[in-house]
Amino acid sequence: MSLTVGHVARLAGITVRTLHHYDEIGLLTPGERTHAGYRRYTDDDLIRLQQILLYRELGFPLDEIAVILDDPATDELTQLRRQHELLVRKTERLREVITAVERAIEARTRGIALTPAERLELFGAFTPEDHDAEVERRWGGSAAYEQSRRRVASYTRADWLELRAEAEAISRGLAAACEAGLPPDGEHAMDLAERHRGHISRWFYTCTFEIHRGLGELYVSDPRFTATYETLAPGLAAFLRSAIVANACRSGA
Amino acid sequence: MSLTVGHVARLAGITVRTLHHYDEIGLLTPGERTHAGYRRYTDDDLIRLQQILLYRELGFPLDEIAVILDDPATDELTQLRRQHELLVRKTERLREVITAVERAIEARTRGIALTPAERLELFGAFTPEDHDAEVERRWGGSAAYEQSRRRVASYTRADWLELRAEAEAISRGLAAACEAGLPPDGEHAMDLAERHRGHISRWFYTCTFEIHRGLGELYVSDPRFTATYETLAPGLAAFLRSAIVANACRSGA
DNA sequence: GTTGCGCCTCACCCGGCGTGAGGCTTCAGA
DNA sequence: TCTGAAGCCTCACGCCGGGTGAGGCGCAAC
Repeated sequence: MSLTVGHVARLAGITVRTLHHYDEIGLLTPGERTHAGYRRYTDDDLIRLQQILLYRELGFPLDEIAVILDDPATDELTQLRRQHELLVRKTERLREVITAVERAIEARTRGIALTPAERLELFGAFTPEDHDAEVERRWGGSAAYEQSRRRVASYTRADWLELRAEAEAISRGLAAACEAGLPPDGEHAMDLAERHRGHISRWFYTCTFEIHRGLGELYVSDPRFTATYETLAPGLAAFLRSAIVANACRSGA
Repeated sequence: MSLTVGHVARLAGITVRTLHHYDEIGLLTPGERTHAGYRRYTDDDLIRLQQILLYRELGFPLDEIAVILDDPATDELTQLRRQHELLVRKTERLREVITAVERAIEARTRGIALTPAERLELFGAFTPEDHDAEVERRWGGSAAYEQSRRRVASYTRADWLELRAEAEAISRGLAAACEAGLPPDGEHAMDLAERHRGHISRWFYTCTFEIHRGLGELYVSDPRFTATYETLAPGLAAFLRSAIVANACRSGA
């Protein structure tokens, strides 16, 4: 039940030449040859080929793949586990690139230009440490959330009306500033951002500058929030985020 | 404000030689040279470089990248969209490979052996139809969010305006029904809830009745959402939740 | 003014195949 | 039984995307 080069090549989606090459460099030597010299690949060869192709897809050079596969200390299951981990890491890296592109698109559609250097950094460099920070920011705020729930539960209708009026005033101010083309890091926008922060602190939970910045990120990254702001004025979500950042910087945070 | 080769190389995480190479083959010619012959890269050059690196990461040969980037019919935004789509496809492919490896691991740990040919097919060939269903089941929770991000990333300003108009119409209808004292489980309210669900499905992600009910809960439990609705009409958050529940029941879900 | 670093242009080299050339095997069909 | 088309074999050269010097100039600082 052994297969010829052509069969294997079609099965694996590679060329015959590639199999020849792997044979030449000793990476994958077919288990048998016919008396006429034809290569015949056994089941074990196919397994090895699959491993090779996976590591290749992951970017390993062929000689390293040979070392990895010929390590007598690791069996097939270990290989699979290692491959799995590498694959997962690769998807994570890809996700980073995707979000970078998404940000670039968002920035573009809303007319905010990143500096070219910023974009290169976004894409090229690795920033492993900001990842943890982001997760923290995202799920670490559960205390604030609890606080918020408790307070909100006791609000009367009058409270809601007051809250609503205040929120609307701030939103209107922001929308107006945004549509007027004011800079998000200008005095006025920063003041509005600070009012926004105060509003949250007063009505919901203690909103530190850090939490506030997290909210800003959320407004542009989570479409449900983005939509809320974009319906008030196009580009408002990003405008608000920038204003929040500028305001936090101004306060030395 | 132009940069030298060394600076650019460090920024982008590539070597000087690579930049020389790109200059040689005409893929990226620095905007200026000093009188001594030093390359000086402008902001535009950096933007182009970022695009180049993205396409390179996606596996395009350099000459094709040149063709893509020099196509006068496509602007930067179009490029970004195309890159985005390619990246998404690549992650999808990667995910397939991961599940294939996972299956191989499962089979191994349970002592069931796939035939080598099966494994090669799993890895190499395409199996599109079982893909969707299984991925759904597996990553179901975040799938909606992913979908949403993907779609939102490609929205134009006009899209946002349309979305906004639609959302406002629904909100106004809900607020009016609420203030008029209509029952949230009445025909009218249920119809509005259904329009709400359709709105989300159309613009963000496929919103099943179950997901919709989850959103309803969110609107009354998360103050950030509650506030949004309460500002439209007092009691609206709870009204909407009830309407959503009633609508889901009506549909037999 | 010289020291050190960064830049320049050749020019050769390497990995991972693609792409013939020239010749043998295999197998289906006439 | 013969024949032609695939498919296989072994050289052997070529291409892409750079790596890696060699040999020399430019420039800023001490």
